[in-house]
Amino acid sequence: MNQLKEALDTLKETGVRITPQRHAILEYLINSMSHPTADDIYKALEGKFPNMSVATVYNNLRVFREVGLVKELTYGDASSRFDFVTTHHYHIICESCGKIVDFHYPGLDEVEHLASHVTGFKVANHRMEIYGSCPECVSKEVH
Amino acid sequence: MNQLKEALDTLKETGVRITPQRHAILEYLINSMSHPTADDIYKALEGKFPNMSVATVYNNLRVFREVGLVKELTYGDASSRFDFVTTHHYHIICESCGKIVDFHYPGLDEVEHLASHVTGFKVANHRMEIYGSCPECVSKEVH
DNA sequence: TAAACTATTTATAACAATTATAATTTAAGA
DNA sequence: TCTTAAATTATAATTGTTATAAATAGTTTA
Repeated sequence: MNQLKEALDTLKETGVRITPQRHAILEYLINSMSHPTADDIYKALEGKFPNMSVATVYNNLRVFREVGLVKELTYGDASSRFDFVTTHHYHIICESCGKIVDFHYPGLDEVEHLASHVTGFKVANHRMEIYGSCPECVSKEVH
Repeated sequence: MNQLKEALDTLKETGVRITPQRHAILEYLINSMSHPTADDIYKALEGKFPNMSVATVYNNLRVFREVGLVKELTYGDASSRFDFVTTHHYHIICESCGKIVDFHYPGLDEVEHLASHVTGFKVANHRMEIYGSCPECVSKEVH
């Protein structure tokens, strides 16, 4: 139910200390419906933690990732974005404005199987994203 | 037939000058069956072009990408890798040693359609990769 | 062919995201 | 409360990539 509480329990179970900074970062990740960068988080929490270091944000995002609470989305040029893991979903990304929208799709098991069969790899997971233009940017293009 | 020749023709058609450096970078990309980083290319051509600049490699990879000859593969931490575009294919990546292997799969049109329908985006393209362990690394794990 | 123009390369500096380091502080169990 | 390992901070370093300006090399025009 309460995502934050569950997340904190996960941390406890894995023996990760719950510091105020970690609490705040998790809270921000859960509440922000966007997919913030490390810097977004840093800036957002500047008010509450005036002397928090950027390194803390990065360190803790790594911790959360290792524990499985957070997923790191890496796109070429720009900086990584971080996504609180709830249910399995994919992303569609607007190439004009950068907006990221979630969408659900049954996992691509078939592709994984074929790839495994053809290459002999032991498959762990996959990533997929779709690129295009969001409705707002499409309508802007047309004028 | 001859990929290099075709690529050079493409450059000619689009009015991109064919310099010795560009020729060499293309040749290297086509012949190397791996997916080299900009630095790999830079190092590989050091012998032939002792005072070529890294910027030249980056510049020309960008040119090739814009013309559609080359695809840039971006993964989080590490540096971009570059792939000479031949037929449409996907990649499976070994998480232990970083090896990248190509595999073919009919495009994921269905996913694109669903995503477009659900989100209202105009879809342009997608990316997908599979992660796992290559046969060599799997056998190493077992001992 | 020579002059003029433009694209390309080079060398270098700048930049931005991220990580490493070392000193200081703090959470959580005894 | 004390202790200790873990976390935070401040800062510096690193790394991949891009920007800049000067030098060079192709092209086009006269």
